[in-house]
Amino acid sequence: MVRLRFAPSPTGYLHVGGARTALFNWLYAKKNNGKFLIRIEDTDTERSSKDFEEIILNSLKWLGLLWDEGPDVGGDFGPYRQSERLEIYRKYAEKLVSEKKAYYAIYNNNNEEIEKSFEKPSNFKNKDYSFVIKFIVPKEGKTYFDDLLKGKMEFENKLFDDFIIIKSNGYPTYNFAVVVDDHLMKITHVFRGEDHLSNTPKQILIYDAFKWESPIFMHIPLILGEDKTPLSKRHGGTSVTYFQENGFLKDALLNYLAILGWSVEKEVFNVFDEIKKFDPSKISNKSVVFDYKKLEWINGQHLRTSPIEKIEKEFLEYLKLVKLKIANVNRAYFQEVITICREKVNTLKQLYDISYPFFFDDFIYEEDYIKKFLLKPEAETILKTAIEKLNKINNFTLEEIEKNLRLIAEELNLGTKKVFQTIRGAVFGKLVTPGLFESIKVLGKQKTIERLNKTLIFRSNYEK
RNA sequence: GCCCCCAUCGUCUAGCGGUCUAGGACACUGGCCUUUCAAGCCAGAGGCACGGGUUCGAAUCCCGUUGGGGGCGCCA
Repeated sequence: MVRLRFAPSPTGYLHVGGARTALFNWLYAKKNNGKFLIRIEDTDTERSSKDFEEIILNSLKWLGLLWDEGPDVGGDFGPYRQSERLEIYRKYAEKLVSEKKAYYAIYNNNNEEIEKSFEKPSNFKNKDYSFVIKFIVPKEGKTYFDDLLKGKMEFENKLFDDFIIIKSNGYPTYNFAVVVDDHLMKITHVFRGEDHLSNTPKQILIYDAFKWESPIFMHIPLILGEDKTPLSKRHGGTSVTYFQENGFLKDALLNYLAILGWSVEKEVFNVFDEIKKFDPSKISNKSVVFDYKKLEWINGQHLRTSPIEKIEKEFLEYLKLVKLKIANVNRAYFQEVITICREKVNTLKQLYDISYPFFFDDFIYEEDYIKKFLLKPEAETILKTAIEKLNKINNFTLEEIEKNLRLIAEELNLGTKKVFQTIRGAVFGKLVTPGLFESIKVLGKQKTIERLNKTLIFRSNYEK
């Protein structure tokens, strides 16, 4: 059975690069009916925090990349937080010392290594000294491994110095902890960022020292910003939280992250449907530039083609997350609004903006509308005629609405653009809305007329 | 400085020695549609980093150069 893990260190939000790494691990585990687990690498006592751990886990949950084992759900190979596994690392490190594959290195206060020993330095308890455990790197030979993406890799051992595996505070270093954990947790495949590529030989050396079999490695190229430097806040939002708060759909983010470096026949898809087609070796072996525009396009595709119930649910979750409220409307109305509005926008944030006048009467009239349409002399007649005509419609259907509004233009001998824009702005306050007839139908006869009247009053007051 | 990875339109990619006058997607430009803005449809512009080889033939293989990225922590 295949077992993969995502091992974030809780020192910040979940970066899209991390999300992509998690996705590939998750995808491969699911494809092979294996297990996907989360391990928290919080051995950096200075920077790690429980808050970040929670945020990262929440981001992962939001994306739907759920795990079989982890710090919150437990599992047979726990604990899943490195800070809770200190005894384990110490034990294994001491085993290496007893086999003369590692040694204690004693430091003075100037941080100079003053002594090496295979005995635990019990007589150095005083404050002027500290000690660590260092792994002994063979001075000759080469270390090899086969990377799923990079192919055969080899590194000269002499390139590496003996390195610390247990810090003076008793915590393990990254390179040591991963090896011990991945082995103990029976990890079969390690998919991680390319920034770990040159760490791998050191880890292989540790696997060898323990005579453990190493997992299969794959190093995924990094995500860059448009200027080819590593994607950072300078380029825009980089955390999953950011995209969540800016109205992106989880499926769209996952979709984009998946095709970023992974080519498929049709670009727009739901990763949950394409698990079986995932092939890690097909991932591009080249660092990629994060394209916000394309993400937004993909988001728009998902927004428009997903079942309305799904969009409804995510829209509601989004509004709650960003603490926006909408008027208390019935569900059918809510769905109708989303249905006509989503045709026009790409994100939930934009969906909120465009649908606002469907939920609230307190919208303000756009400057452009007032200037270009409302204040024109014909406006009053147009609006009055509209009220009159709409009032007479008994069966408030799309056809009837369209017929009557077109009649206004005809009777007043005005262009449809002028007439429709004047009405559009009067009813919704803005010049860009979904189709006028649909919008009015959804809003309803009463409300529409109410607003037309209100606009008329606004207009006369505006003129003073 | 040393080690490692990478190199096709602006961006993401297809391409695995002849089918490439290099295909697609986003973005861009123009057109159609049209009540606004999108969407949709049609069209267009735009690329094999450079230099050597190998070969009858190279985007595809090899070498070098250049460029970009990563690593060389008691960070992960």
